[in-house]
Amino acid sequence: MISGNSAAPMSAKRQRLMDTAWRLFYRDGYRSVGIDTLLAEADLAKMTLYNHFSSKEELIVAVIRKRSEEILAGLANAVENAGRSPERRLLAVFDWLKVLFGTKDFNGCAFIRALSEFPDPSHPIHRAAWTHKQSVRKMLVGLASEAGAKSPAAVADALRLLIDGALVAAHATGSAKPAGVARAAAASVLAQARE
Amino acid sequence: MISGNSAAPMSAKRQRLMDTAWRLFYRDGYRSVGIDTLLAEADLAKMTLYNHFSSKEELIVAVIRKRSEEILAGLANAVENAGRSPERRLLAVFDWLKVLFGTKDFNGCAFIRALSEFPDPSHPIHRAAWTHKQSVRKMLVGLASEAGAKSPAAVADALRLLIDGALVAAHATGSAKPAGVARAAAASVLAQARE
DNA sequence: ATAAAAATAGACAAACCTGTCTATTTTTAT
DNA sequence: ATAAAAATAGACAGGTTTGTCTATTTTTAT
Repeated sequence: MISGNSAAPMSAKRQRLMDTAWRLFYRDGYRSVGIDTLLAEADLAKMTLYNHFSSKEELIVAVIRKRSEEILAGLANAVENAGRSPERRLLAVFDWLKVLFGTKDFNGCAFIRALSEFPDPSHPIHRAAWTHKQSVRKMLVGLASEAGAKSPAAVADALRLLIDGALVAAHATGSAKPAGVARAAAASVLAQARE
Repeated sequence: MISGNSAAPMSAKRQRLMDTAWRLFYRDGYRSVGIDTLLAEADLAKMTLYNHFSSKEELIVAVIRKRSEEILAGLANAVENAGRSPERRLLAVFDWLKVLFGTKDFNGCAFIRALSEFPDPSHPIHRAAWTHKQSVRKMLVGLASEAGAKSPAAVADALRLLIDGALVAAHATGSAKPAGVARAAAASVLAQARE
């Protein structure tokens, strides 16, 4: 029984396969990690992979979609816990970023890295990664709207640039500082967008 | 005669090798392009590559450094032609970005893509790409300083986030719009940094 | 307990990868 | 014109890659 949809419960083996795939792909890169390495690490047989996914590419897409759900849930949770002030709720995104950057296994943005490793925009993996960025944008539009921005879409676009830029900078520097930089710039952008 | 330094004149073969390498790496990815493909496309023999570079990795580093010089020169030129107003000179960076995004071969930021494909910060290719980003930052600090920012370094950091974010967004959307978004946000950031 | 489904090890194919080596030819400099 | 340097084709080694196939065993559901 190959359950494709993310809502369905996952078998233990499938779970372990995806967890290991995520860990290795995120650490070393999607192309860099071969399925033999992956399966040895997960202690699974090759056919277990190919019974659940028709190709490595499909596995990568599944891993990206799963990670996207986790990120969006974490983000929504951070906003929720930020209180009622719309500005604070919006800026909570950047506080959440700072925590992410401080994680010991932080290794850049899995989605930007997927866009980079599969630069062709029509590639399924590229598209899956971009879909995530679009979901984040949707959330940002909502937050900007609540915060009273004149053009929530424009603010959301600007915030996304700051977020992606911070992700790149934090990856290359290994520092959490870019989160603070982005937060301050976001506050500037928001201030200007309200007057 | 293996001339390593970038100032030395390049032989025609070496030139063609690096040009082809740049074109294919940028189009399809560093890992994705094999040296056999590359040499066939450049119509060069294998030993020509290995007489000039000790490995594919070294070739990639050379290509990245060369591209960095081109980008920095283009950027400096754009700033130069922007007139004498410090604010205009700073924002010229974003106008230059818009032109870059409109290029028909634009395929994202070669440096961000290198950081992504070689995520280990100690990897020579990762470092070469990051060095470029640091050079851009240096230029931004100068521009922010001229523009009267209270903390030029902080402004430069913020601008770099906008630039890198715009590069990612332009790659994934195939649109030049992110340049305008970044430009507007940069103006906001600069305005706040002067009062 | 029994039948169906899932997972196993391991061989295998066919292609690809980087880098080395050799023997020959072409180019460059004097 | 001659000697030195550079580039050539092509074979080669030793890995790696994704994906298929088979025959056996384990797990799950009824």
